[in-house]
Amino acid sequence: MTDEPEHIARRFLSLDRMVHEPARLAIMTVLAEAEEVEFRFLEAVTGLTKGNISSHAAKLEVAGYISVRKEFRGKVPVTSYSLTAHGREALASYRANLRATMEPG
Amino acid sequence: MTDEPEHIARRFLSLDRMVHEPARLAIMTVLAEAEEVEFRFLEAVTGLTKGNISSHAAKLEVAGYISVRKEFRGKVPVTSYSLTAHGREALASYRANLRATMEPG
DNA sequence: TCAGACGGTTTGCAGTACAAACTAGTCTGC
DNA sequence: GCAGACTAGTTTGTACTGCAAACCGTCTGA
Repeated sequence: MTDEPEHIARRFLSLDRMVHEPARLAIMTVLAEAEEVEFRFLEAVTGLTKGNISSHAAKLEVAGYISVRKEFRGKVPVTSYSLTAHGREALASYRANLRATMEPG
Repeated sequence: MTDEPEHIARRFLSLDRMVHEPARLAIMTVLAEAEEVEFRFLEAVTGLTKGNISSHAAKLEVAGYISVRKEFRGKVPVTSYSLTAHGREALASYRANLRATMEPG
């Protein structure tokens, strides 16, 4: 096992699991297209349940990939999310990695 | 919730989880390049442990995505895997789906 | 004969995604 | 002013899953 061939297949194994999860990929993709996005908008656009958005967003926040802003609009609470620089980078390199596996086909 | 916009993000949510798992993606990718592949070869090429290859292959077999052939070469058992037509199709449509999400970037 | 290698499989555990249930507060009708 | 419905999310419970360590049967070499 000294000098194994560098096969494309190995790239898959080093994909960032935080990004790889479809629900989070959906969320991050939406966030990548806008400066800031509200909870309700994410809900409508992705079709995810509130629970899923909430818990995935929490993980993305812990990972430092998104930032969360909570404010009151009039009397109602509104939660907004945005990608951090770190998150934007993570998404970009995830995509680059994935693209690399698809080059020839 | 009558007529939500069809956002790209939703595509991620319909990705085939059987294929989406990195270890299986690695395995299927290798299988896609050859008619038939032996256990040991998969092990060397992907870097996965025997346990992982064994259990992921079992799932892929149940899903009908690969077929498993066991034979004796002399006295030693050899397990070989190959993609089924169904598996090849699944991989192709997975890739097509994913590619669709990356079009603009 | 018996220690170790070979070729895999099974098991145990730790982590995860998911939706249902819940919380906290606002608005509406009466 | 109070019951009930709605809004905006969070927490909880469960069922699943990926992972590597432990295991199994067989073979080989000393």
